[in-house]
Amino acid sequence: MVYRATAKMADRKAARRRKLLDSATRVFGQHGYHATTVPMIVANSESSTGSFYFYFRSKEDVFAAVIEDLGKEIAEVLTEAISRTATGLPQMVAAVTRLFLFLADNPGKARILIVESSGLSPRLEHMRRQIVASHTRSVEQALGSLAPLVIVPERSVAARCWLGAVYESAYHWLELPSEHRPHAESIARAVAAFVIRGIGASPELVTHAAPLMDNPVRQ
Amino acid sequence: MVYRATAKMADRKAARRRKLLDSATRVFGQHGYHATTVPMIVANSESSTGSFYFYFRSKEDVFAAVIEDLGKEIAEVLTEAISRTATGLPQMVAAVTRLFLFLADNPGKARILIVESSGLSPRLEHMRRQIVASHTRSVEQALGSLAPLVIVPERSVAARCWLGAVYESAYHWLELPSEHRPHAESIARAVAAFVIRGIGASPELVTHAAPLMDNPVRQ
Amino acid sequence: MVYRATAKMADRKAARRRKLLDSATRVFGQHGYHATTVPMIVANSESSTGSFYFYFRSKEDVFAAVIEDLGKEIAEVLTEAISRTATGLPQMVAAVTRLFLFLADNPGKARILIVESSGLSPRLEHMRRQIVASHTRSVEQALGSLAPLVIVPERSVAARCWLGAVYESAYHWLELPSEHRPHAESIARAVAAFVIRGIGASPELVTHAAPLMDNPVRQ
Amino acid sequence: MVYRATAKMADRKAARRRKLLDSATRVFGQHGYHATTVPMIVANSESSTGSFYFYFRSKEDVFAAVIEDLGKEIAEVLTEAISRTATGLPQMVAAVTRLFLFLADNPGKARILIVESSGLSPRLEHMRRQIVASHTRSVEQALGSLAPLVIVPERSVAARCWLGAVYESAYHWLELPSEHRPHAESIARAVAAFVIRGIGASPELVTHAAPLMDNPVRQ
DNA sequence: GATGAATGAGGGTTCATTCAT
DNA sequence: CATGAATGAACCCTCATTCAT
Repeated sequence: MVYRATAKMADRKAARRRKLLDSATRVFGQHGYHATTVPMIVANSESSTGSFYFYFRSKEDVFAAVIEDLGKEIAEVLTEAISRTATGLPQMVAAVTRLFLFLADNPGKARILIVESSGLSPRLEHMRRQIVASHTRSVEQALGSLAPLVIVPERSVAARCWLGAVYESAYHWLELPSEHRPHAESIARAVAAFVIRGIGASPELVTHAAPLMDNPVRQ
Repeated sequence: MVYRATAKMADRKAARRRKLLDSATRVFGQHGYHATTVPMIVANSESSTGSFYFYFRSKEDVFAAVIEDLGKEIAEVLTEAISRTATGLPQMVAAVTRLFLFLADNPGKARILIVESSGLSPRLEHMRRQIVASHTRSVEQALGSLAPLVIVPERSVAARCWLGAVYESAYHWLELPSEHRPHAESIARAVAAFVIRGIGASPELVTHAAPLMDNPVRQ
Repeated sequence: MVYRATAKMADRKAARRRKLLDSATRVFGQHGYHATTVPMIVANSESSTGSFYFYFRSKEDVFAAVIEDLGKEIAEVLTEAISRTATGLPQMVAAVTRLFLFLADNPGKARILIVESSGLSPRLEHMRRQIVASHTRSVEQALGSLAPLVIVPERSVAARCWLGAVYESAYHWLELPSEHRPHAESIARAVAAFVIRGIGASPELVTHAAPLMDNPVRQ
Repeated sequence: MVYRATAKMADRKAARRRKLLDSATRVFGQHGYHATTVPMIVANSESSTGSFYFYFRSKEDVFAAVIEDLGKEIAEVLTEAISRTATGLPQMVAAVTRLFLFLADNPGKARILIVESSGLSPRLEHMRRQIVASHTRSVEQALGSLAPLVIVPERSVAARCWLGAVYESAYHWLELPSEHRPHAESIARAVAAFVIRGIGASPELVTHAAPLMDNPVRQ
């Protein structure tokens, strides 16, 4: 029988890759980069070691793919949140809120983004930087577009502080034992207020225009 | 004749432990927890594997000691910076600035505190949390003492954002290739301005009373 | 095409496990538990450290497997020897003789059974006890079945003495430099005579019915 | 001050050696040769590693000393037991009983003699052989002196069986959880009966002349 | 393409022994 | 002589990666 690459096969390949990638995301998120082994990833994906190395060059390689994936997902989530909201400050608030809630709803992914992808190889370090950098750029642009309503001095530092505040708050929230956690929304609102003030605007101006609770899209 | 432990010997013990601990701090800071091996630590300390395990129960154990040490050091540094400054907002600024500069001056320690001590064993996780928590508490108290001049809503969240902003800014600054780095002081000032605004105060009020450059104590 | 595990592969797995197990038996028998290293076992089996740990959880684990194997082997040997012999005293004699000869012919296995598997972990200790206990039980039953021809008082103690006599005699015989060793058969016969008398019977009654030399099955 | 070796110092030296030796006996008996470390021995003897290596060349060396000591102790115990008893069979019984009871009363020493000193270095193996051999010789001589009352064929084999029966019985008795142990005396009597029959004599002849319970010297 | 057995370099840790004080 | 800190060889085990089937 002559071997012929069919579209069906390509689908199956994609599906298998996907399954491995999802499993990797799950396991990395739960155990961290170093504590997860290739067999662990494989065991959660109805596949085999051999297949794993067919679809990914190495363990580091999957992790890179996981991060890239995560970067895209977050970008989509943020885009979607922003697109529903009026331009300007309300968008900033929507973005903060949505990012916080996304992290709160996806502890594994939060962990991957915030702690696990640091301190690894230069390549992975770079990938993480890319994601964070793209977030930063978005925030910077948004800050720019606020003019002349609000003039943010030191935009890039402000953007960095913006992200740091959200990440640290989210990470801390996730560290709390679940029975002691306040509502994610209330924290998200407080963080948003902090960063809004941080860029020199007033949270009071925002809430009227776009109540924070307008974006409670929980997965 | 009965043997008697001399003070001199105790000193030597302490000195050797110190040497190992410093070496560990150095190597952990440079390579991260997982990439550093016990032989690497030993090689940097004119000692031997056996001695290492005489002074520390395990690799994890040294790391814990390193973190604890670091926690104390930062606490001292902050205390010292605060003690030179007038109460209230100026102290907040001094603390932000000093912490940022400390991290900027000690890349290895920054890395240990910010990224390397996350995602390890529960025990180490706990230790890191302790340090960060103690910083948070200090900030919270400081925020409390600002009343009635400034009333900070959601103090604990604000404190968390405060730290996140500083950590992320410092970590990013360190990630930059050194030839592209702005002056650490200028970033520190900008971060301070952000968090001061974040808690609802005005940076302009501060700088007159206590110019940021009053604390340029670089190691 | 879906992969299917073939019978051939299963065979290969079994064969490799066997090879490792045999090598382990050999090396443990020669050097004892503590003096044998995993690399030693591996070197004698055309395999690798990795494979070793694929088939066995730990060094202790192989040793357990070795003991278990040995237990089965001895049980088979004894069963076989007994099955060729008339019921009653002759079977007792056959058992003693066969066990002694087995130990004399397999110094390594004798050493493992008699001295090496004592004083190790509780788990291994237990395994050894199981084997010895099963031998003891067999002897006890045999002693019971002698009634009313011979009534053995204190059967369990007698069984224990029975085994002790055989083990010690065999171990001592093996300790002798090979040029000074009497024929194994003659010692076996003398030991049999001792234990037959020990249980209150007369060796003379036996030899006529079933001459000891009927079971000279040497490996 | 001129250094002068006084008798008092020699005493102290001897005492310290004794203390180390006793501690070693205790620890070896409890944990076995391989599981005991020099620090463990030292910790139980109010001494130090340095002193240990002053009095003994090596770990193996103490073990040898321990065995030697034990050999002497057992010899004394047996001599004492025999000396209280009438010549002939009663002495045999007394010896069996006393040895069994000694082992039952000193689990650590039993373990050292029976299991721990096998499978070690040739040197230690030899020392153990010496002890067992001396016991064997005693038994052999005793067996010889029974003539013409009892003629024991294969005296050396009989002696070996004699010891094997006692050792195995004692070891098994010690392995039993203490709440399931029969009285040591009753087992000792049964073992004695077995070996007396084993050498071709009748236990009934003995008990009248020298009841077993005449030697209940428990430590 | 899929499978999972096979590989071996490398890591953490122990402990008998030495030696400066 | 006593002390206990210092040494380093050696061992068990893990796991990323390869490759024969």
